[in-house]
Amino acid sequence: MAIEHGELPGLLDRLSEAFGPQDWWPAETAFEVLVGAVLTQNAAWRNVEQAIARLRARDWLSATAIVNAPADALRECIRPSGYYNVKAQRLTAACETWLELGGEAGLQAMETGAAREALLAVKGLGPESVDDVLLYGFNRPVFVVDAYTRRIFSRVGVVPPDIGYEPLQSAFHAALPRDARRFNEAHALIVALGKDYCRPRSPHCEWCPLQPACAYGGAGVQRS
DNA sequence: CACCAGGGTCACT
DNA sequence: AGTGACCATGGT
Repeated sequence: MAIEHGELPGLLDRLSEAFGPQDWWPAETAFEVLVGAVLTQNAAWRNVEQAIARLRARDWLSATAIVNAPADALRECIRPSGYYNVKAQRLTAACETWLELGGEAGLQAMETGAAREALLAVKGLGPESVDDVLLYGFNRPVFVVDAYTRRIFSRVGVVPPDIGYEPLQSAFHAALPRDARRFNEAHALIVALGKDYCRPRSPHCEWCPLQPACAYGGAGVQRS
């Protein structure tokens, strides 16, 4: 489907005016972005914060600490973030690859495309998790697509609701300057809108900054 | 109570 | 290539 590229910058500008600077990702290091990206898979960030705090309390916020941690203790530690059995395995696998690639310095030295492929090869790291690491951990100009992005922009009407990850990402890459700083802010703003306004059951379309451009609330559909 | 949350894998057609 | 089951906790 043809995507209305021209609308995207203006829509993002409106979110910026409405919500102000977001200053993402809530993490101190690139490695913490990796941990958060795995733990936040289909989980509320609130729960992820608990899990990360528990890892920090044990001094396990490093790749070597996690690969050396007893499996059962690691599972218990990240329990609040949900899916703790699979996420413990995914974290361990990610840390093994992280170390094989030379840690943060090793990844920093890699080309973005090569780093993306290497991280995608890890079982449990899909495109969104990997792009979180690349954009927020390593400041690479890669647009992060998530469920909020798809829901918001399909409601606006610029993309189909079942568009895949890469096609949706390509739409943003084509519509915006390839600037990591801007991509960072844009995705954070999308999350801010998705969390508080553009919800499945309670779309507060009346107060959405994308009105009246959004076809969803703008058409009078699903008013609450 | 059912539904949702900053996904991803696997086993089937 | 597409579809559905599965993973599991905490908040509303």
